[in-house]
Amino acid sequence: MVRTRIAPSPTGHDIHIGNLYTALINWTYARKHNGQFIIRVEDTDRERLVEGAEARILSTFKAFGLDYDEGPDLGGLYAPYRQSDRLKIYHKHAKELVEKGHAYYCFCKKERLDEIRKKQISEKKIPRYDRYCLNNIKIPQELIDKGEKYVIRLKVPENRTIIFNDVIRGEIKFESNNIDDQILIKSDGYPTYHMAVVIDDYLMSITHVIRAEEWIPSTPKHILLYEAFGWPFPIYAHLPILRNPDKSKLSKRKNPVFASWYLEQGFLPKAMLNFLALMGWSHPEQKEIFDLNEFKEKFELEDMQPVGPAFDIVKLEWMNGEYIRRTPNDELRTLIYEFYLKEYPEDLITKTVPLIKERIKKLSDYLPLCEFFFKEPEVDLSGVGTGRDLSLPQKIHDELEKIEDWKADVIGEKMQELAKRENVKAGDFFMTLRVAITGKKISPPLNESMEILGKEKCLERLSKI
RNA sequence: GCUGCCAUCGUCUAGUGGCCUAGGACGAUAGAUUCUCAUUCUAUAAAUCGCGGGUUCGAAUCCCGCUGGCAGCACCA
Repeated sequence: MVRTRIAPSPTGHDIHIGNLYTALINWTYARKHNGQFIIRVEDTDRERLVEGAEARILSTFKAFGLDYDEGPDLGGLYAPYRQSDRLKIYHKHAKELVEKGHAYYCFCKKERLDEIRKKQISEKKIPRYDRYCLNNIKIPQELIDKGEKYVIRLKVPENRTIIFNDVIRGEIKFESNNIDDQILIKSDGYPTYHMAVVIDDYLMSITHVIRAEEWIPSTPKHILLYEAFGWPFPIYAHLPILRNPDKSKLSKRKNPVFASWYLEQGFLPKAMLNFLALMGWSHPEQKEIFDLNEFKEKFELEDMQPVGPAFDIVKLEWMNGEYIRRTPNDELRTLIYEFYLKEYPEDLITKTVPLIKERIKKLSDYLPLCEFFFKEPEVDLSGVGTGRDLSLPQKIHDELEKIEDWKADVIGEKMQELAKRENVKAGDFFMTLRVAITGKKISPPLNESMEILGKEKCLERLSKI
């Protein structure tokens, strides 16, 4: 039974796009193998905790359609799924480690730690704790009873090569002598990531740890913990990290990183996921557009590339446009209606959808193109088409007024005739008309737009010039 | 600095020893369609496969070195 997990920490406003990417791969792998995908909230950093973040993260997952089998709001066989609710479990295991001699109490103050670290760096050594407390404090319980603050550290064995296999990268080796005695339990009583992740992954029967590449250097610490507990290792796969265009790790300074930002811009969840699927992986038939179901069928972890791909929002926009064009009209209508919080009349949106479907790349492109349907535009004819010659709009007005059958093709015919009669180039003629009606030089097809707008409004706009 | 990961068009990638004078997609450029903008279609440019050595009849593909990029080095995850 395959069980994968995503472990977001509620320290930001929402999930990071890189986290969404990791979630997608975890979800896909679990679903592909008829396994389970779970969400575990890693909220052990009490200082950076952001109020409401957990709820936003969960709702974003839902918005993207990555359903999970167990989680803080769903519960499950291995509950609780929030690490702050599992403190007793970590303490019990930490104590076990101390008793077995794999961990020890440390009472050192931050100032002293900073000092030795500084010294080691200046000596070009790897910064490591010097084991002062391990060597000098024989009966830690006395200090604890006195109310001294302490942490619990992992006692990293000396002179050992730690080897683990990564599905994407193969064998990876680390020397234990380069590994610091990692803090397992912080002085506030909360576990560090390293402690909590190992215990929870084991207790929750996680079979595959699929996470970002930045975790590779801490994996040997986790391996050591599994060994200390006498537990079997999970299968590891470290995903490439998404990069900014300049190749640095994707960051909010250089790129929008919150998944919800993309939703707010009118990117479609399905397009986002499709795009993300193409990061570090490619469809065996070189297809670019495919749905989650197909991804699930064709995806293999082994096929992932280890290179960190740049997140190219231009290609994302293209893909989103493809998805919009493939969306049935009534569905697209609802998407737009809801995107603008039901502010604009639904029936009017319905009529405009066929006109703009091939012209928008994301939902937020809709309003700039169609605003003139909903409110009076500001018209400035200077430098446009036939320019400030006001006789033309008047003539157009009079011609339109005669039309009984207010249909796009009839309007088009009459306007072509008028342009010919007036000896005005079609381009200039229609540009004048376009700006008069829409207020913009770029618009949906004119005749159809005028039909939708209605005779009365068109005449009104022309006469106002 | 140390430790580790990585290295094919600007970007995402195909490629797992001969089918590669390196293929596709985005983007770019040009053209066709068109009353604007898009869509659609066609074409073009774009990688001496980071560099240098090997191995081999033969290397983008295997090995070594170098260089470069990135990540990690917290009582953050």
